[in-house]
Amino acid sequence: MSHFGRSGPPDISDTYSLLVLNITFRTTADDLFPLFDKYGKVVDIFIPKDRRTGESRGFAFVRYKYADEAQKAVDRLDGRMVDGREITVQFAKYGPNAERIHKGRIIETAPRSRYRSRSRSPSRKRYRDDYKDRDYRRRSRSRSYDRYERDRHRGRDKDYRRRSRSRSTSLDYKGRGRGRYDDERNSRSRSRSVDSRSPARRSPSPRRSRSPQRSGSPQRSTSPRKSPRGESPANRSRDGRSPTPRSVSPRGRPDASRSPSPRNSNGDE
DNA sequence: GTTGAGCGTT
Repeated sequence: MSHFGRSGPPDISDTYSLLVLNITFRTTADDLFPLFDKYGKVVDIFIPKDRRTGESRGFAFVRYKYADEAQKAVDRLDGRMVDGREITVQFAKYGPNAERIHKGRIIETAPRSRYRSRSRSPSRKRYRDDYKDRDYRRRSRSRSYDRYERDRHRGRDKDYRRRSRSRSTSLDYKGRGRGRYDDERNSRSRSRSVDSRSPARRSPSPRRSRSPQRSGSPQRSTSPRKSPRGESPANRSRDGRSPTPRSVSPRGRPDASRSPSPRNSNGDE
């Protein structure tokens, strides 16, 4: 999958994981490898992906063999422009080998003068065991649900993700997640209901149904060039092309929506 | 064709 050739975590012995944030959703492990491998021995790169869509989640885990090389990669690659976005490289906190980072004292290895305090934990060594009780278990679950919900209502409310953590467990992502698949899968069984409501929600005038033109073509009654500023090119093209809009069918099934076949529609019903 | 806080897999 997103590995170099293995199915699971290769060998987390004496390895140090880095968390790479803010990468593009199109960036793959192969794209990050040459970047990180230049600063040390990269053992593995893993990019978590969405369970449903399989798309990248926007961050990756780069596993180094040595701590000093990992730290060097953080210094060199943190803030680097990758695929048009500035990535954020930091040590993984909640990973399976988070303890190893402590043993290696990576944090203290390079107290370099990095004024990027945006992703630095000065004294994180004390919370070695806290990462489990704090967010680890909740996060691994809530965060996933958050994403699932956010993908549907994306862009509607930015603050929505903050408060959704509390109630996210109440929702079942399987029901919602597979819902879209069920629509496509059972579309033939539900073709009647789908076709009947599809044109209504796709068309800007649901009640008018497929009668956008009031009475006659306005283009014919009024001069099209009368508009001083080019009223709207889209308007002319819409009315000018065909007074009767093309089939309002959402997909390639125009027959089902406007002219229901006796055998098809009745058969499903 | 989409978005942008965050922490991981057979």
